[in-house]
Parts: sequence; structure tokens; C-alpha cells
Amino acid sequence: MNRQPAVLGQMVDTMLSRCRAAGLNVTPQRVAIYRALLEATDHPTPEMLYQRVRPTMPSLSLATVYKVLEALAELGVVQEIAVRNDNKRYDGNMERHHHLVCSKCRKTTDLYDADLDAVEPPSSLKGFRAEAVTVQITGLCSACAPPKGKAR
Amino acid sequence: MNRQPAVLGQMVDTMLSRCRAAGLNVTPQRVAIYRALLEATDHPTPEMLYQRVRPTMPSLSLATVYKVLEALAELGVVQEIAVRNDNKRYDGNMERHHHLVCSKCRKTTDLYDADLDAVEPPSSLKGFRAEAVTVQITGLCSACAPPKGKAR
DNA sequence: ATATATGCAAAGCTTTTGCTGAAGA
DNA sequence: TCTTCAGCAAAAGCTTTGCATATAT
Repeated sequence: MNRQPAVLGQMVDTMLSRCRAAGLNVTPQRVAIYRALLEATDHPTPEMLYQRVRPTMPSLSLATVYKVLEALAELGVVQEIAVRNDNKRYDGNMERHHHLVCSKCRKTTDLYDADLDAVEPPSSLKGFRAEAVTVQITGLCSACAPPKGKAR
Repeated sequence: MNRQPAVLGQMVDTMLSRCRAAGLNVTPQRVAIYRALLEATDHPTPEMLYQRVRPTMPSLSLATVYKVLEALAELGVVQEIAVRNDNKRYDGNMERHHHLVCSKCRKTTDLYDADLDAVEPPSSLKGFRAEAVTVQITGLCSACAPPKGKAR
């Protein structure tokens, strides 16, 4: 992410306050994994973070990396990118369309919208050859949205 | 996808021509799985399609569903939605940003762009409560783009 | 002291692979 | 006939879980 060290420390501080606010312990593992993620530029997988942190923390286990990332995501200081990844999902629809993704039940719905179709990639993609633009809107679907205590 | 039966048959025909053009056999499994996907409105997983087709084709195996979907995706009549799903990937970046996804090597790069940040969800989301809008641009990254025969 | 988290090992799923017999062209 | 494919079973990955010990507050 190419941050200044000072900014990085500040982000760690924020993370620590949120841990405390949520009643979570501050552990060296949490700090190390979070720092490693902040320093990364490549959207690392849990396994990748594990490899990166282990040299300075040999006792670290992969299961802990999974648990820490889950906790950090819940704190809102880290995000799982793209659609929350459970298993493969297919679409027989090759028309231009977009997706509504429920962050709770993960249901994905097609969305057709001419305005969104009109979204153009920026010209400054430095070497990246754009082929398709898809807009993904995350939020709560009608079943999960109202506080009617439904899904879990 | 709520199509008219006639349109559905037409899509199947297109799929069949593409199979032939690509030197792939037309098999009842391919037709049945493709039809089931076209009839679905819920972005089914391979397992879900397996369950739906099996009643009319009890000998079907799950491995075949995987293979058929892969073949259909290669033909371009079906798509795997969202970021091609290998394993979990995280981002320590909670700022508003978008993604450039290479369809070949799957590398995902952050993209900051004010114009894309300005994309608004349509107002007509019928019950869906939008929280975030992310634009995903798929294409070929600089390493994979030129016909320099690199990745595979 | 007490609650929470780590590490380990095992279990659970999803997805892939190798092979043989069956089916399509 | 000859090539391609389906079905099966086993293997391979990735992720989650349960539990005992260690750690944070």
C-alpha cells in the first residue's frame, strides 16, 4: 500500500483502539498480521501473510492468521476483497450486467442499469488493458436489511 | 434469468454451435447443465446445479458439472462471477478504491480514481440497501497483455 | 484471577486429477 | 473407427473447529 511509516503506526493505533473498544485483547499476532497486511501491495492470502510474518514470529500458526483476519474484518479495519468467497458461482448471463451482493447472506443478484453500463475505465491504467467494467454494489438485501431478525 | 422459452432454446443453439466450432462434442450433460444455469436466477454453485440436474439425469456426477462449467466458460457462454475465486484475499485498505483484475494471472491491483468513486448506485434497488459501490475492471495486466508469450 | 487468544491436530468442504469404459462425430 | 467425454474414486487444497495451554487485562 506504500504508506509512510508514520501513517502506518497511526493505522495500527486505530486498530488497537478498536480492539480495546470491542473487548478484544491486543496480541503481538494481531499487530504483526495487521502490519504485514498494511505493508503488502498484493492483496495477500492468509497463507501469504503467514509466510511473511513467520520469520519474525516462528511460533505463529496458520489457523491464527485465519482467526485474526476474521476478527480484524469484523472490526472494520481490514476487508476481504471481491465477493466474499465461499465457493464458485456461475452466471449464464453474458450480457452486460452488474451485481448486488448482500454482505450478510452473500446472495448475489444481477442488476441491469444503463447508467452503470456507461461507466468507463479511467484512461490512466498504465499498461493494463481493460476489457470489462463491472460494478458491484454491496449492502443488505431486502431479506437481511430490516431489523426483523431474520438471517444469521 | 427469466427468459422466454424461445430465447432459451436460441441460447442453447448458440452454445451448441460454439461447441462444434471449438471441436467439442455435444453431450446431454452439457446441454442439461447449461439449461439449468440459464433457468437459474441465483448464480448457482456447481453443487447446486448438480442437485438440480440430477433428478432428470441420475447418472450425472459432480466432477462432470465442474468440467462442463469450465468448458462452457472457456467457450464464453457462461461466466464465473466476481473475482475468479481461488482463495481468500484481504486488503488492509479501507479507503474507497476499486480493483483491476487480470483475467490471466488473477493479480488484483488497487485503483484509485475519483471518477469511479463518483459512481452512484441506481435509485431503483427495490429493497436492497446499498452500502458500498466498487468498480471492478477486468482485463490483462501489463505482464500478461502483450503477446510476448509470458504467463500461462 | 479471569476471560480471551494461540497453537496444534483433526475434520470438513470444495475442487481437481487420473483412469476406464461409454458415447459422439 | 477415432477422439472426446462421463463417471468414479482418490487426492489435493483451503478453511474451520475443538481443545489444552499460554497470554492479556
